[in-house]
Amino acid sequence: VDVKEEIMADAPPREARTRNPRGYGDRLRDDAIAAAEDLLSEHPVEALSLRAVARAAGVSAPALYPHFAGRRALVWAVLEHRFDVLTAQTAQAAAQFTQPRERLRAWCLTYCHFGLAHPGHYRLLFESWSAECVDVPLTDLPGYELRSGLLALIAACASCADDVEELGTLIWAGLHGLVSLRINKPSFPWPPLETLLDALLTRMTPASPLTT
Amino acid sequence: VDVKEEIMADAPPREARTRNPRGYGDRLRDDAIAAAEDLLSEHPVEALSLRAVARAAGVSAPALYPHFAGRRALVWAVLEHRFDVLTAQTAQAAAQFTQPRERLRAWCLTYCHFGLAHPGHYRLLFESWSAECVDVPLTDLPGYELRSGLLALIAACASCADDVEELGTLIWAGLHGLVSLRINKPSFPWPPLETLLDALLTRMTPASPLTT
DNA sequence: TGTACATCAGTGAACGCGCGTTCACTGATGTAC
DNA sequence: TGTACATCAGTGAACGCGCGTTCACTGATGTAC
Repeated sequence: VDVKEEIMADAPPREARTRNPRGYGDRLRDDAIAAAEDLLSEHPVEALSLRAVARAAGVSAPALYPHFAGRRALVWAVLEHRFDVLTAQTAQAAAQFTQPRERLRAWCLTYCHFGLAHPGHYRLLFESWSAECVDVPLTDLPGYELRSGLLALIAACASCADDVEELGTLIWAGLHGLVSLRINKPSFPWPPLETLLDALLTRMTPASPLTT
Repeated sequence: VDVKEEIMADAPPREARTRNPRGYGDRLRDDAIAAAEDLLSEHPVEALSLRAVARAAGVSAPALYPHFAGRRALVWAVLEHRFDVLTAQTAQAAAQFTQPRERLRAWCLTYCHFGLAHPGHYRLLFESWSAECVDVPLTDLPGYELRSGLLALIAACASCADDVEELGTLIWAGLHGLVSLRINKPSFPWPPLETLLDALLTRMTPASPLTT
């Protein structure tokens, strides 16, 4: 609820950074994104200041401007990077199985684990105002590829009678609800995640029971 | 993603406020909460400053201190009030029916409508860091009464084989997912809410089909 | 091989801003005598 | 009935802070001649 709980300015002065060699200035861009992701583990995105990222990267604030047009652009770059990572992780998890139902389960489990392991990142990806996306075409939305991956796996599990868009929305909503509520209401007595996930998938696609 | 999009300081000077008569100073407390709820419709809670609330209430910032210990206390008061409103609205909606399944459906529909009608409030209630609740006993958590109301309705619909806690979590997660994703990813092509809600309830409690 | 110069990867100071919070105060209103 | 006084519901100025962003700069490094 409160932003200023822990001041982000309290970071250590950071060990002396050696400036990048000539021609490798772009490395700072990746360093800044990594530093921002570190900070996001502890603080909500609204508290992610450009100055704090610069501090964490061991650099002065104006040094970021050649790499990011401003604070918005920095946050956007972080968001895109985390979506790429999550998309890759879930796809890789699914790829380790061949049976459709196992593939779907692996995807969902990895999605949930990502959220619970990195609540700050999850909140950035799925719980931040996205008013800035209004005029982006659907396929360019951050998260579009992730959603497509899930829908494809669901389609492979669904019976003919199912509306895949509807079923996909329900399952995604279920996953998101499980992760988001757990993150945001940690004090409630939540049953184990895997139990809930299996119950969710069983009830959502009863045609193919969840067995190996 | 970005906080400072619209500066909250842009509010009009507000019409001249007549000071409360002697003995009615407490009215300012309610006025401040109402003003804060207004502002939350447009801005995330992190951007809700005590000064902005004071401006919106037509009062100087220090005038709020006799009523709230500080910014945190003000936000907390708003949160409790909105939980009270949502709890009352959902309970009232359920009370208009007698059949358990209809009562559950009315409750869920009202929950979702609340979230979609007041995304800023919904985000405050269900998507804000709640680290400050860690040492509060379960039954004192804001939202505990709300959750109990839902669980009671679900228990009335569940078959003997169901684990009500588990089923309640799945349904709450489903509702929260539907609302939260829609709020946070408004550009995606979401099917109509009622369709999804009915599909969710049908799949979650298949024993009692959804009819009048 | 030596040197002038362009470029690169940054720095440090400064700007104006809104913030939370404190302090001493003010002016209207009710009450005691 | 008149007046001194306490109380109430606030105000206005001030503090120090971190913020996003700009500007002119610096010092190392590679390159042209």
